[in-house]
Amino acid sequence: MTASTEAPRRTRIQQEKRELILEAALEVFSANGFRGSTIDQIAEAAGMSKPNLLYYFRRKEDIHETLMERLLETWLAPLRELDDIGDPMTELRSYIRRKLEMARDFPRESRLFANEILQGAPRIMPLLAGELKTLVDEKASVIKGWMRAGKIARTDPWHLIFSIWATTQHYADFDVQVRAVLGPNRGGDGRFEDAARFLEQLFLDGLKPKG
Amino acid sequence: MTASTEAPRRTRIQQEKRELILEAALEVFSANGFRGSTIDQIAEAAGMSKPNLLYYFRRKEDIHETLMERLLETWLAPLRELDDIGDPMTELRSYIRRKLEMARDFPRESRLFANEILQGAPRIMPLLAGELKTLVDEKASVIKGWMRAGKIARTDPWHLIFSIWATTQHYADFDVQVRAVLGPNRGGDGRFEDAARFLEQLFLDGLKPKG
DNA sequence: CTAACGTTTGTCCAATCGGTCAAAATTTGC
DNA sequence: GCAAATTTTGACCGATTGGACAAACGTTAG
Repeated sequence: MTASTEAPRRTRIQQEKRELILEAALEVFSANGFRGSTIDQIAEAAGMSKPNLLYYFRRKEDIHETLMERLLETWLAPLRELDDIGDPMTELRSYIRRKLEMARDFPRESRLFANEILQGAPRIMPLLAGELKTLVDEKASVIKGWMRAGKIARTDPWHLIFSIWATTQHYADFDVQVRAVLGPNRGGDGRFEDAARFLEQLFLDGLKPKG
Repeated sequence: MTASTEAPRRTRIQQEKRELILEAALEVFSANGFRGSTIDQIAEAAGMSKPNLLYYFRRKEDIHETLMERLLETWLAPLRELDDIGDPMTELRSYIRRKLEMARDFPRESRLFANEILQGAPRIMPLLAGELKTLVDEKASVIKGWMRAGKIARTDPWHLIFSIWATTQHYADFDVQVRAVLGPNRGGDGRFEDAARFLEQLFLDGLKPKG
C-alpha cells in the first residue's frame, strides 16, 4: 500500500472537529462558491476561530477538495444502483425518483457540485473524464440493452442520463427561481411531489395527447 | 417621464467603451461568478486600466447590474414568442429548439444567469417574482388551453416549462461535464444536434416503447 | 504530579481587493 | 488653433483576504 492511500492517524477530537468544519464548509461553499467564501465565514459557521480551523485543514483548498471527494461518491450512488435486473421502465422511474429526492434532501451538495462545474470544473476535471465517464458509459450500455430488447424506446442513452440529471438537479440548483415562479401557493413543500408526478409522465409518455 | 427612465447622454467613446467593458465583464463574470471576478480582470480583458474602467462604471456592481438587465430580456425572448396561434406541438418543439440554440450560441449568458440563481439571486430576486413569474403564468395559461383542447397531454404547465429550461440550459451550464462524459468523439460539435434529436423525442413520446 | 502531546488563541503579515484622486493626455466644439 | 471638456493614467488608500507563528491552554499517560 502506498503512503498516499493510508488514512492519517487522527484523534477523536480531530475527527469530530473535521466533520464540524466540513459541514460548515458545505453550507458556506454551496451558498457563495469557492472564491466567494472566506475561511472566516466557515470558521464562524463551525463555531471556532480561523487559526483553529487552519489547524485541522491547512489550506482553504484542502477543505474544498475533501468535500468534493466525499460528495462525488454519494452523488453518483443512485446511478450506480441503476441495475440490469429489474424491469427497465421501473428502474428508470426509481432512478429519477431517487435523484429528485436527493435534490430535495441534499440541495447544498447539488449546488456545490453545480458551482464547481459552472466554473469549468478546475478541481475535478480528471474525475469527470475518468471515473464519471466510465460509469456513465457502463450504464449507457445497460440502457442500450433495454432498447435492443424493446423494453424502452430507442434513443440516445447518454443524453437520456443528462436529461435526468438536468431536470432533477434543477429543483436544487434553481430552487430560488422555481419557488419565485410558482409563488407562495404552489411553491411550498408540495412542489417536489408535483415535480415527481410531472417528470414521471414526461419520461414515460412525453407530451403527445393520448388516443 | 421620470428622471430614472431617461437614458443618460453619452459620447461616442462612452458608448463604445461601455460595450467593450460589458463584453469583457460577461466573459469574466460567467467564468468566475460575481465575487470570484475582479475589476482588474475585467479591465485587462477589456484592454484598459482599472481606473479607466471605473470611469465608465463607477462600481463593480453597476457592471453586473447592467449586464443582468440586458441579459434577462434576450433570455426570455424565446418564451415570449411562444404563441397561441400555431400548432401547439409545433410551438413547443420550436421553443425547445430555440432554447437549445441559445445554450449553444450564448453559453456565457446562460452561465452568468445560472451563477446568479445559484447564489440565491440576490440581485434579481424582484425580477423573478415579478416580471418572470407574470410571463410564466401567462404562458402556462396558454399551455393549459392546449391541454383543455386535447392538443397536448394534460400535465403541469409550470413544471413543463422548468423541464425545458433545465434540459436545454444544461448544455451550456454543464458543458464541461457533458463534453467530458461524451468524450472526444461524441462530445464535438455534433453534440447539440444529438441533444436536439433526443429532446424532441423525449418531449414528444417519452420513453415508452412503441406498439 | 508532571512531562509530553494535542488544541486554541491573539497577533501579525503580505497580497489582493474595490475604489479615490489629482494630474496628464487626448478629443471636441468653436 | 485654442480653450473647454473628456478620457486616461499612476499613485495611493483602507479593508479584507489567506495564511504563519509562537505562546498559552488543555489533556492524558505514566
